[in-house]
Amino acid sequence: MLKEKNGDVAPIRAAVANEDGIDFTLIELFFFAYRDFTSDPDQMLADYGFGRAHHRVLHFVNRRPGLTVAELLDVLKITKQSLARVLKQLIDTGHIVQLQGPRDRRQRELYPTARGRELALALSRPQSRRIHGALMEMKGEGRKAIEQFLKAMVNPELRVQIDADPLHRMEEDRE
Amino acid sequence: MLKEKNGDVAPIRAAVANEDGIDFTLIELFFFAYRDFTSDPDQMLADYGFGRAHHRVLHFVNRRPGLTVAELLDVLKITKQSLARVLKQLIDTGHIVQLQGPRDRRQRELYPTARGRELALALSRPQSRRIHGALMEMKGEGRKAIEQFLKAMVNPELRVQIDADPLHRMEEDRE
DNA sequence: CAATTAAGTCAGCACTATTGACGTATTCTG
DNA sequence: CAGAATACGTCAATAGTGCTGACTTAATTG
Repeated sequence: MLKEKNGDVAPIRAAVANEDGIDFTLIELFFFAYRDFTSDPDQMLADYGFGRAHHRVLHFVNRRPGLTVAELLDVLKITKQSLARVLKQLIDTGHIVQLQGPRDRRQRELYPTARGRELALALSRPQSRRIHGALMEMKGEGRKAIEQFLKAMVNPELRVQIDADPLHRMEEDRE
Repeated sequence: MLKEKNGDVAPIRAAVANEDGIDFTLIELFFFAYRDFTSDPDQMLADYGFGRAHHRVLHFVNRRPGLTVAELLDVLKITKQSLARVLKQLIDTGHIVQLQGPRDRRQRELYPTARGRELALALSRPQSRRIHGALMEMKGEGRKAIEQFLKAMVNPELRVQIDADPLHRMEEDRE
């Protein structure tokens, strides 16, 4: 037995093939694609002293104005403390405003201001351009296929959040 | 003029439509898809005290055994210091070994051990299963379209890294 | 031999995220 | 109506990942 106590540290010189039928190619592409997809807004955000978290908050508040804090936490899947700082900064800089909930006054409904709307659009513009360009490089009816694929990548129990068209979403989707 | 010094903080109550032709639907889906795509390995990694960065290093060392540190930095687009901590942990735990470069002895070629190979496979298994499941939900020849799309999402100047099939990549792709 | 390069390391910092605890206002329930 | 539950905000402490800049060692290159 030539094994060390910490296990066999002999180098494996062969690259992973598609062992066990694992699709390393698409896994890797998904990583690269997302890395570059987020790089454009990340650069802009740096000018504001913001990070990626600010973008996400801004995005969903623009997508679903009137969101409550609890709903936002649910969509982002982060904790209250993680959101707190980011949200406070966006409010302090006049990108988002809070209104007391009309039915339940404990709630704070979140709305973008004109400035917040503009920033959200500016951040999304290069991302949309990148997506549009990628679709152009494909043949014909690509967009539908991509939408289907991405939606199918999301955990089934979370697909209610997806809300491809917010205008068609009813209140009952949430609980 | 009713504007405050910090700008107009009037709430915008309308959800963003596809203003300026921005495809918010796909932007949002890409976010959700990637979030869930990384959630499975993230949970496993927690058992080892590792994070997502460890996974990425492990992935590329398994994909291209013999990578040097400099090449790895170039692929990951992070700094030496960011890599240092993560790489050291993977070496200390016997997942990766370093061999002195045969031509240039300053270089350290990185190889997975059996343990490192196993962990890389284990981490990628749920991701590949998710991708495979998503492709199944689409019609017929979806995989090719998805590969095309994801590749097109990557910055053109970085596509040389992509290396869809490492066995076909020649040394000249790097500099 | 001098300059450059590959790698490792140190110190300090920023951002995002975590858990747990606690306070306050409001609403719901028995 | 009193007490429980809820929505939100905040505090303290911690972790993981990333950054910049500076420095050392060893090896290669000119």
